[in-house]
Amino acid sequence: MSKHRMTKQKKLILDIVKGTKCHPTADWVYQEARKVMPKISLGTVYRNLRLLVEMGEIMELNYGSSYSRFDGNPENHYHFVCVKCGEVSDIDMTDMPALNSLVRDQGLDVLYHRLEFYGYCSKCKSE
Amino acid sequence: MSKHRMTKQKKLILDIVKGTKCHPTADWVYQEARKVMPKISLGTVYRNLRLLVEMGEIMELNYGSSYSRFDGNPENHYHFVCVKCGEVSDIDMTDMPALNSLVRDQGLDVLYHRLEFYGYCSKCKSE
DNA sequence: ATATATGCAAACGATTTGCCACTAA
DNA sequence: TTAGTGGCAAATCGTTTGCATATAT
Repeated sequence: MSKHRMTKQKKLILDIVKGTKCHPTADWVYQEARKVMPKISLGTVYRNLRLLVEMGEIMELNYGSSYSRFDGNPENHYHFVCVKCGEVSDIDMTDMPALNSLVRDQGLDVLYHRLEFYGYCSKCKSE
Repeated sequence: MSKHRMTKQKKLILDIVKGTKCHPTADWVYQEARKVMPKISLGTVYRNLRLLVEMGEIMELNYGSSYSRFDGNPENHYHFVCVKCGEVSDIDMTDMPALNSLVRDQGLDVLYHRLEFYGYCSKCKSE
């Protein structure tokens, strides 16, 4: 078990991800971080995002696009993804563990599930 | 609207994806295709997989890993993903359109949803 | 003191694309 | 005939990594 150091960089990255509801990409986090710490490197951002995911502090989302998004809320919850602009937002729906039970009944060893809804966000809908 | 030609290559790729339950990666399709048509190129495989997705003949899946998988069944259905070996399999559960209604009630324009269960497949569980 | 993290740049792997020859319609 | 497609290789893009230096503990 390796020890984690809470460096300035890691703290900043954690604060940025926890401090937004926009489910940011690694590059968005990088741009935000540079506003505070101009010499921070993209590699450091990626390294720390990965560490923070492993530490269970944040969550990584892979919804269709070729890049990952990150979520400051590590608890399992559901998302809405806009098929036009790619924006990801939280959905006000409580976790449904009963879904896991349905699959366990089929003999599969289920740990968790992911549920995402796709459609047009309010902004893209009105365009 | 461009016209699609049903070339030997496209037909072969379609048959390969429709003919397996393994939710293959592009490279797996490429290796299979080469057994029949040794000079087929990887670019052609990628191009046709994309065309077939756009035509609604097959479906693209992005579950966590850094590469896509493809599914010969384009109808919305649910999957199980092994967190250890990455294998993807179908789940015997009918589509639940009622879930979309729950989200529509929140004012979002939902087209469809995706539901994936994660856990250990029977092979990895017994290791 | 020293193991872990940083910045930088090069490397990586999956996927896409430009080009010219080929072929399905 | 001709617009769409194939093969090939180079390019792209998000992400990872090697290395020498810096820093948290």
